[in-house]
Amino acid sequence: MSQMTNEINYNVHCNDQTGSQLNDEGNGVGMVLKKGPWTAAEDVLLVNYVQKHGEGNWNAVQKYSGLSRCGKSCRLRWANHLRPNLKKGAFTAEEERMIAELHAKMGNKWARMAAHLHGRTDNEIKNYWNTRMKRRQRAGLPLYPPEVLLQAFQERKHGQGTGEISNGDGGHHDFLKKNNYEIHDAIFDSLKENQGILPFLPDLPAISANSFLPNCLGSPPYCNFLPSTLPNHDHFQESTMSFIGSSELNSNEFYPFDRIKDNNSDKISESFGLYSPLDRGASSHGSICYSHSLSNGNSSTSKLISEAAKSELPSLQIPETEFGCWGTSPPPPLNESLDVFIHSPQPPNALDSGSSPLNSGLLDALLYQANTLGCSKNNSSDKSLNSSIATPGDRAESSALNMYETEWEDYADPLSPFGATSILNEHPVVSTNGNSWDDWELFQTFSGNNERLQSVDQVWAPKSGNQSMSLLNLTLPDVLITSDWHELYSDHDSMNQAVMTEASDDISGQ
DNA sequence: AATGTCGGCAACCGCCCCACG
DNA sequence: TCGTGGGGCGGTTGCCGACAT
Repeated sequence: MSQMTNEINYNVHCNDQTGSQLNDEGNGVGMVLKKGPWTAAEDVLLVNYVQKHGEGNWNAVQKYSGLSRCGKSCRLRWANHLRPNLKKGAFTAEEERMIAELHAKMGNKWARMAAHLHGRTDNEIKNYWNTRMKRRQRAGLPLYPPEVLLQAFQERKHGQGTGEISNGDGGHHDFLKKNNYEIHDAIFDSLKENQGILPFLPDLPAISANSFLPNCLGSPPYCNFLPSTLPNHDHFQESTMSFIGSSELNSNEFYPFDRIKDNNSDKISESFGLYSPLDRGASSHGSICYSHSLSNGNSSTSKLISEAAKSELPSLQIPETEFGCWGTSPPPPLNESLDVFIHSPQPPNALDSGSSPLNSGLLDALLYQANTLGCSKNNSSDKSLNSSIATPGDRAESSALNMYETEWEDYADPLSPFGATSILNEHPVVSTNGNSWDDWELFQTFSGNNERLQSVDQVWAPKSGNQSMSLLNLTLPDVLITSDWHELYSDHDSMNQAVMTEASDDISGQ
């Protein structure tokens, strides 16, 4: 920045309490304190002061160093720019990953996050996160890197592999413990508290997503759609949402938030801090994280959800739900995005079942949706769904991490060939299906096996035009709906259906 | 070349907590 | 117990450069 050359002097009083205190203590009442960018000379004065007197007692800086800065300003300048061992420059991939994990864990606790990132300041992390968040919001991408999600899977699987069944108390907290991170308990506590309020909050989960994802995503059909390398977990999320939603859209029996706006709706929305008109648009854009962020325009996870009028709900902090057929009620449309999942109260019959995937978050939504499809195909699909863990999924998980690290950001990068922004900008769409170009791009890019998909497509061709169109609306990127892409890739829906069906088959087969 | 827009970042602001007298 | 000082923290603002038009 050009602070060294910029000699702006605001010449205003430091109007916080420290400044006023300083005025009394230091150079006298009415001392005019400088604001604005620091000059090199000021830096030298501050450094000299700290070298002589050490850190702390910042209000004395003015007194002993001659700086016309309030103590707080001096402290910030020292902490953020002058103190030794500060690491400057761009964040490394590892740092970015840590930030994401830490943010998933603790929300906007920048200082605490900085404690985990040696040489980085809270301000730096905060700025990074905010800009990154905005960038990803624009791109319609989730805030959290896929490896964080993947880590969740692995943690959950590990727990399950040892006979542990995720439950409401522990299941959601486990996945970051590998790094000594822990999902903010308050998030889940709040959700629990809201169980009596929110009709769609289930008894906390009895089955881990882990039991499903490795199977489904590792299965051959998913190796196509979500290849074993899973090069982009953003896509993983969004694509998941896409093909999940595809299975049910044709039913026209989903339950958008504003359609089931019962007495609890307001409370629900308030609870999640999502009561914003923006959410509709955000939801329509197809990313839960994106939507969450948009809900307040400036995300904050530092608050409890229950009080989070300003809060962002990290995607990872969405509770897992019970995994099962969940009655016979038509599921809500996943294409409404996870925001709707969070927003939407249950349809009445779903409420009767006592649990719902609506609040389950992405993974559980996937679980639910796939299983629902499985139920539709096979009414006896109440088999145990967590009885085994498929090794293909393991492969997918292990191999994915390496690739995500770089490709995730590349994909998120609007300038990237995989970036969504440029495409979306080029093809402004009015979509209500919550899908993005990313889904299709991912599919096209990483499936790498169109032949196989084609064969699957042949097997699971849409049964009706309506279904086909519905599926298309859900599964194709928005751009396809409003452009010639539609024709070009109009069979994508059937592929998705095939994938989804295979997923349910896998589940049922377990 | 001029202008507008956007992103990144430093700095500020206001609130809060804690220690101490 | 209360007031005050010191400091920390999260949110916000505003500047500047890069880029697009």
